[in-house]
Amino acid sequence: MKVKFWLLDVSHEPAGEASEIRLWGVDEEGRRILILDRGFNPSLYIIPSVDVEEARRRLISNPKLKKAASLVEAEERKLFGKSLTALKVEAKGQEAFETLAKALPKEGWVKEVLHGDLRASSQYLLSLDVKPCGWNQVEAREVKPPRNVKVEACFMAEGRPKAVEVLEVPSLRVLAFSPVYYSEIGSPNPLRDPVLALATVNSEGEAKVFTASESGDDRGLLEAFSSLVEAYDPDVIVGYGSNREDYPYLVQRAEKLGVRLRLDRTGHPPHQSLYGHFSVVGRANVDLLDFAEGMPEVKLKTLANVASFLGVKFEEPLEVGAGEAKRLWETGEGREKLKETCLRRAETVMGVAGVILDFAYQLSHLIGMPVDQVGAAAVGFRVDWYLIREAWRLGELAPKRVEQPYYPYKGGMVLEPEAGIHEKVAVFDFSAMYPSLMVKYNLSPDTYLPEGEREPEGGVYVAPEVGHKFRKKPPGFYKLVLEELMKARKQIRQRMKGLKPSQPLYRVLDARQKSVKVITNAVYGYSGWRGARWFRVEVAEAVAAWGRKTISDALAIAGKLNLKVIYGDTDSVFLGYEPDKVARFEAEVERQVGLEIKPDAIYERILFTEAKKRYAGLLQDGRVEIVGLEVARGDWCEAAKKVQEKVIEIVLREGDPSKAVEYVRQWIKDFKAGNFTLEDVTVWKTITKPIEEYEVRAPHVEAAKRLMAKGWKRYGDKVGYVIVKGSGKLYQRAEPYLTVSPSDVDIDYYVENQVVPAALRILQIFKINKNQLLAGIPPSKKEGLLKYF
DNA sequence: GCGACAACTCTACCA
DNA sequence: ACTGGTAGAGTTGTCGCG
Repeated sequence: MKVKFWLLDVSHEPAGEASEIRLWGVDEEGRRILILDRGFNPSLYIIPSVDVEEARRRLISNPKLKKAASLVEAEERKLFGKSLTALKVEAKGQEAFETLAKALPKEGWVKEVLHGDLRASSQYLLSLDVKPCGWNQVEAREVKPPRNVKVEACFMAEGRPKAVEVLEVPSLRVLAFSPVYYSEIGSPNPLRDPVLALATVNSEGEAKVFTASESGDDRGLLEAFSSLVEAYDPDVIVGYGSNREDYPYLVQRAEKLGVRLRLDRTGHPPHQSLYGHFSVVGRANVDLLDFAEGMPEVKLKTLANVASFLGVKFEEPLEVGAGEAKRLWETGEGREKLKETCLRRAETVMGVAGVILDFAYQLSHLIGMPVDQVGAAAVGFRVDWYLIREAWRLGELAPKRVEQPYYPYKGGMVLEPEAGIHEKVAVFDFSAMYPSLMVKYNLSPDTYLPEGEREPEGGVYVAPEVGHKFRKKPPGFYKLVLEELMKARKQIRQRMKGLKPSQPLYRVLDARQKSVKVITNAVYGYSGWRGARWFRVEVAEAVAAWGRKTISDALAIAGKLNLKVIYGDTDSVFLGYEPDKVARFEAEVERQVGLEIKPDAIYERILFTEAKKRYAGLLQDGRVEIVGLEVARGDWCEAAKKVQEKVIEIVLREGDPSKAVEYVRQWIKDFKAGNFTLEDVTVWKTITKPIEEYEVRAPHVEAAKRLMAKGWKRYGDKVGYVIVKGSGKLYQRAEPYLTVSPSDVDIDYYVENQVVPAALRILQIFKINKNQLLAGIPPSKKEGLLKYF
């Protein structure tokens, strides 16, 4: 019989030669099903240094290799666009595959081994062009499910599955969860501290909160959570920070307590897998924090901030602070509060999931990577995997990842801005400049013509400045891929035009076009990334060079039309707005440069400092846009940002700097009078590496060290610190946020080094200096000194 | 030994 | 753990002074 299913997850049972691919999905009737496919074996491709037939004989004559191989045959393939005959070796199961992948590169007759780093389940999806989060069809017969496997129906594949183009996403069961841990000091430790509460919310809106016993025994909680997961049987489990925080904790905790955490569809706990994510067999584990990383607008990635940004409604608080959990747990009233917060968190996680999951499914489908991996995979690996799949369709083998030397190259062009205030400025953008250049000049690793090589018949494109050459024909890999992506995005957006945003299909399409855009925009960066399989720095270098040429040409055209140039960065130009010249400018650029340029925004008024990449402007619709300045940054305290924002607003809307000066003075007075919260003076900075690797004693590093002394760990997190009164270097006075009380705050530091500089950044344009901002404000007494005398 | 200044480290932004 | 270009704060090193 034919079974049609939406693929949720794929796993691999490496049972020797009887290895089995397991496809977990939802069928058309909405049943949760499992399809078993036996007899698929992972393969390797050998590029021999001898004749293929000779290579084949050599392999077969080696008993160890012969034993591991189930099939050896010559296959016509391409590598970097070059046709070649490879020797395909199918392994007898996973172990044999690993043996071959290890032994073959050492053979003298082997030049290169490819696909040795692609796991069996990946190869399966790849070779069949079957994609997760999409519909597929397979000829299969119903069988009894394997032991311990919980599904509504199980099938044995009798053919191989094939993708079916259907867009709809079936109705899935989603379960959001959020735990709260006990902790006395610092971070909770799973070997010591119990899980105090764990809340869940499902797609139907049913909520539950489990708690540890009176004495703090959380065995029952873990057991109850497992039972709930089994009973509800979700397809998707969502959490916030679950990959880096909750799963490691829950798994360790359960192990320590001897409780079996039965979260997956085989009754087992989650296990760590690719890209550091946790795999829950048969379900998709989606950590929304992974997706929040792709929202640069949200600086501090708390659940509350992300939910607010996405327009998800919730009530505060959503956090139980590390030390607070203990305190709350001790009283009946506190315990209720703790449970409420925990539940609110789970509800908010569900709310956020409602916004993000569509995108996650579509990204997974586009890239062909299971949805639980795609979130955790960095951009480079997403592109990598997308390209591997595209390559396969074109008969191309996936090159190996090879260690590459560092080779810096010149990037985009940034103009010196005309400092000051300008009225009526139009910003023009080249649409998708880098991808378009890659298509236009056929820039790709496989079209690159190394220096000294003879030029082909069809001719070459020569990159300006850098001189790299690329064959005009045939179309290169990147060109094919990018054309496909850009065409797809256009089609999707075309289809959306006939739909209302409220329609489910609109949401699916919108999510899809967004994921297409993400990949399209990442290909240039990928091409110059040393970890890329299709790495070729000359490609990236040529793209950037052509980009500089393109924008220079556009600027020259603007000059000819007597348009005033205010600023420009990489693919955008800021020009004095002259409505009657816009059409001519656009047309002339398109004619001479061959790329499309479009007006992106018109500013009524815009201000630039001397600095590049920093400006603020008032748009025609009345919105104020702030770019690059402190307001846009996450590493300045709120106080400085608020003041700067207000200064910008006054200057742009009212055009009155003296009013802004007055505002700042008043603000400082209030501030000195103690009118602020700790949040206003906290500076957040990321710990980007293990603490011992730091070469300097920076404030945020020292604050992090103080936290670590209390059991806080993990880099990659943001540390909030406050500068407190006292003497010595700044780093000696940087105290972790939450360990500080407002009376400790070194107000002078914040005035001198945060608020005034941020305000002055704007007001210096009007020749306003520090003294004018501080005039009439007496310097506060040096308390530190007074104490000693 | 001191202070001015340059060099370096670090982070986060723009495109 | 996609690229280069850029600003800015803060720490550390260096150099000339006398």
